Amino acid sequence: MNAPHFSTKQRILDSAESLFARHGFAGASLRQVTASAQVNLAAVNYHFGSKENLINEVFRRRLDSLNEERLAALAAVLKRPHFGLEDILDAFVRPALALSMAHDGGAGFVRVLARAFAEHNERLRKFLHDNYSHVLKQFVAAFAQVLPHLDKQELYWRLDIVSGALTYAMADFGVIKRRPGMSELQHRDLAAEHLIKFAAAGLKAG
Amino acid sequence: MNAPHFSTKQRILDSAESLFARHGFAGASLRQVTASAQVNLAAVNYHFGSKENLINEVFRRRLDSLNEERLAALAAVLKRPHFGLEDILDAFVRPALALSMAHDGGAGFVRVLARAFAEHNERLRKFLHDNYSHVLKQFVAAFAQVLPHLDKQELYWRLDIVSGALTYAMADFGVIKRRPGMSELQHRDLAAEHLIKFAAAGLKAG
DNA sequence: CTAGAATTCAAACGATCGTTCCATACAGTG
DNA sequence: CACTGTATGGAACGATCGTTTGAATTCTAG
Repeated sequence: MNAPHFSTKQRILDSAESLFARHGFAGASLRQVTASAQVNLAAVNYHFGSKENLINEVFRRRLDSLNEERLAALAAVLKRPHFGLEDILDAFVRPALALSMAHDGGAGFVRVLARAFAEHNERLRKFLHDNYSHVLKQFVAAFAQVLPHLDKQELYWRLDIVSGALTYAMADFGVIKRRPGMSELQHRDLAAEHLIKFAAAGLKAG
Repeated sequence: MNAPHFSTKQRILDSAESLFARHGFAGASLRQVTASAQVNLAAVNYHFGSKENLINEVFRRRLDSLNEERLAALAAVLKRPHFGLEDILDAFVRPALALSMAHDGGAGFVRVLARAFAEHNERLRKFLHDNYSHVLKQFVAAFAQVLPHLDKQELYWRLDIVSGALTYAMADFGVIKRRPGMSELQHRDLAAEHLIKFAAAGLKAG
């Protein structure tokens, strides 16, 4: 399934990501992963030490760049003389949706990410917290800047709902299918547009 | 863990629901379930036939009444001379949040429900579609009634986001913790209030 | 070319999985 | 009392799980 001219590590990560997205972390076995990656079963424990660590590395590979892109987009917004709620939401939403439509297989990762939210695995949550918390904190500060009428508790409530809606939309949970004449890129752009408009209205609501 | 004065079937369902919520469908074994329920391992296959069917029955027990409550609430709203978007949203949201704070262990079920959305298991999706589609259809018709300016495609987009946010909020994915002086009931009521206000604003947005 | 490190390989480990089998216990019925 | 159907019990089935081992192979530096 995967071209053999990539390294063993990469092929394992690609196959693991895809299979975790489809069958979950417990549901996808290392034998399925290594068979899909066309590598030996023992290669996982050789290169990653354990299945648990393989899961972490699947996240790290994508989250590092996603975090960078989000923070870069946010920094660009904050540098403008004038910016609004929609701009901050865009900085948060668009990199994630861009990842979900990446041509390198990143589409599967967003479903892995959605599973991570559903899983209440402590070690996984700690790992995600270590990678995400500083990003979230910066966005909360930015949102507070353009929503001064919301007290902090209220803002956290609403941002929580936004995050949920975003995760849901990213993972393409719903029944909405791409319309025949529309490219994947247009489809995702439309999704971002709807999501931002929706979330902005919800956040601004009196 | 479970009182022995309930039937074997009920104790299995209770334990399965709780363990599926914590560890997922693949992650919770029948040995864990039967140990927690204090019944023999073979009892699952005797009463339910298979693990897959046990999963279905865990859903059926809760979804049947949830669907009834939602449709009843919607019917009550539609009978009024005047009703708005928030009333329909309330009919959709409140029964689900009420389930999530039920004293009979229904709190765990909403997390099971959230997992079902994350799982792309075909048989499970078919089962949920069979139980849910007629409810969703009625709500879509009601929403279209108070949102005549939205074409059908746009409405489906937004309702999809609402469902995602609701599922997310119900499963208590987020970091928001109940404030010390607040009862569980007040906490959920506040959640419903925020969610409805948020969703209504997003749905009404131009 | 060769020594040594790095990687891949087939095979097996013990543990656990869902499921099945059959004996047993206990009702209600004749 | 014996008979019948329902329910529960312990034990084992074959399959699959994550992991480990040690030899074979490939790569790399001197």
